[in-house]
Amino acid sequence: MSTENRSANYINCQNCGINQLCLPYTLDDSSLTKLDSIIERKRPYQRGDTLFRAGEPLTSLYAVRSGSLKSYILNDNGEMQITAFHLPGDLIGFSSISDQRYQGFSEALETSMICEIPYDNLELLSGQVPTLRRQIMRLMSDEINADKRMLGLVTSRNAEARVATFLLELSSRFQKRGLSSSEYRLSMTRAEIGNYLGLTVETVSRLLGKFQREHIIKVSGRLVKLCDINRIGEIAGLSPIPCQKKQA
Amino acid sequence: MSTENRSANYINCQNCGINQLCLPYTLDDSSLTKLDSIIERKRPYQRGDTLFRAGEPLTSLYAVRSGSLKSYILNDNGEMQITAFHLPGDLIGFSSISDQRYQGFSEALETSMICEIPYDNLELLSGQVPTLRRQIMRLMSDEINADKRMLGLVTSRNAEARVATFLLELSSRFQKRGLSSSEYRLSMTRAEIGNYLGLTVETVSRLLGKFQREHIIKVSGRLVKLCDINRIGEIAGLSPIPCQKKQA
DNA sequence: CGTGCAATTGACGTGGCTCAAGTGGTGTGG
DNA sequence: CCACACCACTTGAGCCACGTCAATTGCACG
Repeated sequence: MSTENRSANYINCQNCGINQLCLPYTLDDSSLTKLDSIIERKRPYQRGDTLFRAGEPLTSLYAVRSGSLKSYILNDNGEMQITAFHLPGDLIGFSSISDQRYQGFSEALETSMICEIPYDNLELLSGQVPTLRRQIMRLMSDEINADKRMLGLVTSRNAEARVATFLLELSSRFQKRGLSSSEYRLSMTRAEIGNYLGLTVETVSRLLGKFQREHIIKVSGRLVKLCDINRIGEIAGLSPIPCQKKQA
Repeated sequence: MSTENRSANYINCQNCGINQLCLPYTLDDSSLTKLDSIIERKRPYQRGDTLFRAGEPLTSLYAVRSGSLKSYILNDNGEMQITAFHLPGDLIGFSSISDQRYQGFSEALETSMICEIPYDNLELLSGQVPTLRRQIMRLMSDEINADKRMLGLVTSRNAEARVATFLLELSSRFQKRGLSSSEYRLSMTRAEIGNYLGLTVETVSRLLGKFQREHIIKVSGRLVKLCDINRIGEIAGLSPIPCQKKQA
């Protein structure tokens, strides 16, 4: 079978719709072929399937091709703390590079296609391909940034602002992936949203209800429609309740 | 002047007491010399001096040689959100690699010696020295981890647990640097601790007072002595108030 | 010795958690 | 096709940890 056929019929990086959000970004053809050759793709993960569990030796990083996942850690009390929701193009596992063991868990929220990137091979290849090395650093840097922003959100904004920010962030992430930024389906439960934002299910539910009553959004189960994005931005930004003023 | 004299009389990586916490870790002599040669060391930074400000183009990463700093971002309301306190050996600036601009501010909390590592040179060198590249990735991975743990702390633990965890974390970081883990000086104000932990000054002050009244610690201004580390661990871990039970 | 910021302490208010009851939607087995 | 079980989600009532506001003390520096 010719390579043309391969790229037409098989799942690979070359024909992946979100490759510019992922590792392949900035890679030339020959480097991309090399990267693609080390990536393994297995059958889809189903809701509840885990990519890895805390403590297991780091074998691979994972890239989301389709679907969505949550990553979480367990604290000393054994409670789950969700640290991220992953969408197509996201890379998973950077936090485990340091001590070569997975630091937490990663679990599919729905049926998902996952690209598995054996870490040793990636590490080797990144020594040969500077653009790949730089892209890995960029993605790690992005994750650090996202975590810091998240930290700012939960330490200094009230519940309304957190939920509004969450809706906006999903909106912008869907937009980057060529999907609607004003109407989307949540693959996570209210409880998972609350856990992620440091709120209870009840609070999340009440606020979505409130936003709906104020005609800012429309919710129907897992489906969300953002009707007044500007208003959501205001709520996310300048919190309406004079907001705890930490020093300027 | 011989190289022996150089290493005896000048500040460099070879004679740096905390080089195994920093970039040099695992580097052989010749690589270490190369790294050292690109590093610039200027006069000490004084309390309040900033290494960089948000928006400026990324020129260097910074390593703390002595002293301490805070990094912070400003949210949409212009409020400061402290994202990290830095001690000797820490590297600063990873979050800025992604878009080649500093994402926040970094400011000395006291007189501090800082090693400046021009980013372009570091990037080049990391292409030639695999051990350096791997150490950079390890340090970035560590930072991601620290941020996730911090996220777990502020989203799901009460004020007591946060302050206790903060005291313990400082303790372990001082220990790694060969300093006392049971008695140390805070270089940050109560307000800065509160900002970092998502609490008000008053709450931090009250809890330090409470811990002291319970003979768990002894505070005298910026000086802290941990008297009952086990107890602090209990408070940091299993929170005494049944603690918001997110799902297990 | 005065100026100014850091820290403490008290009184009070409230946002969001807890507990509890009810609704809705979905899959399974009879 | 219905009955039932099981979740996810919603909604209400009450309470408390922590934020807000305000006054005071302590300490460093010129």
